[in-house]
Amino acid sequence: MRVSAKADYAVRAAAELAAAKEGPVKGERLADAQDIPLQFLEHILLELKHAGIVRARRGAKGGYWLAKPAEEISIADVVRAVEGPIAHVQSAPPESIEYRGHAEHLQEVWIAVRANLRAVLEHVTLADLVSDHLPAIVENLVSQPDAWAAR
Amino acid sequence: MRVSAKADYAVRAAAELAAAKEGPVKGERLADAQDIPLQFLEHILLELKHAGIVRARRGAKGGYWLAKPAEEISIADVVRAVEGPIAHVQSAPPESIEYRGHAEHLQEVWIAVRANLRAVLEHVTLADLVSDHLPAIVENLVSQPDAWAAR
DNA sequence: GCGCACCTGACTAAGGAGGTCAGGAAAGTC
DNA sequence: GACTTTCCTGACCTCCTTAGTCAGGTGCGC
Repeated sequence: MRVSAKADYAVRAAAELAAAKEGPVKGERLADAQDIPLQFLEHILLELKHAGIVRARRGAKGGYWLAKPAEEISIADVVRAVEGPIAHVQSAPPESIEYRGHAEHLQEVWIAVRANLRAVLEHVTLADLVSDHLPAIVENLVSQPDAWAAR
Repeated sequence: MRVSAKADYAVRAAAELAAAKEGPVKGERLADAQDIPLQFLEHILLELKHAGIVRARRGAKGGYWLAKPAEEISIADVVRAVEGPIAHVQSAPPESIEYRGHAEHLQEVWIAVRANLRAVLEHVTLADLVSDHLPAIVENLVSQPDAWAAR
């Protein structure tokens, strides 16, 4: 139930790309802006490229840019590109698991967990992230002081 | 963003304990009922005991039982006992992370993710799990066909 | 054709996941 | 008091993932 450094880096780099309106941005600038080891970031950007989220050009004046408008890329897209499916249980999707005995209803719980994860990750786009206005669902959740409490 | 085998096992074993109304249940019975390797399960039960979720007695007629009423133990309690804090980013709690540049609002997104995870995991108790009636929040999420779609 | 910047595979060190093995220590039974 | 039962605990093991680094290859623009 944790977010890896890779996923965090990927989203942060994507956010920088979403904010950069002028032409390709080189890896080094992304790495500097977000304090990410350059060589590691390049591997991540390659995965984002293979997933169709980012495009790139080499050489002088080269760099990376988003393959689609930032409004059409959700954080879930970025996370899935580098981490694979969200909310798997024992490396299997929750809808494919069969529980026995008194754990029978556990499947529904994991399905609900995934649905609630998606409710946030699929509705926040890169455009939202770099604007000053996150979607209402996030604002609501964040405005409850309880959400900020460690536990 | 995945649930480990250990956490899944822990919840399943706890569900069996919640359902068993008569005295201590031995590890072997839990392992059989839920198809969990016995020796691995014993380590997990030990962790649950250290976390104060389960109690145990050795010897003939020994076994495990819940330390508190099943209504007072949430799935989050069980998961945290074996996996540690829920929804950490890069091994740190989201409220302690500082983001720079255009990723500034990412913190709020992770906070919202955690809040939504908690909304499910902290509200489903072991008593709910073994009954035929999960809390309304779960029922609502599960009733949307979209929640069952792979992605 | 030269440099720039991305592209790619190989490698590594540390740690976690998912167990197994062997024995010790308490609780009950005869 | 011996014996059985069951939990308790540490050590160990294999495989995989995480979070990187290194070294070179490849295409692009000038």
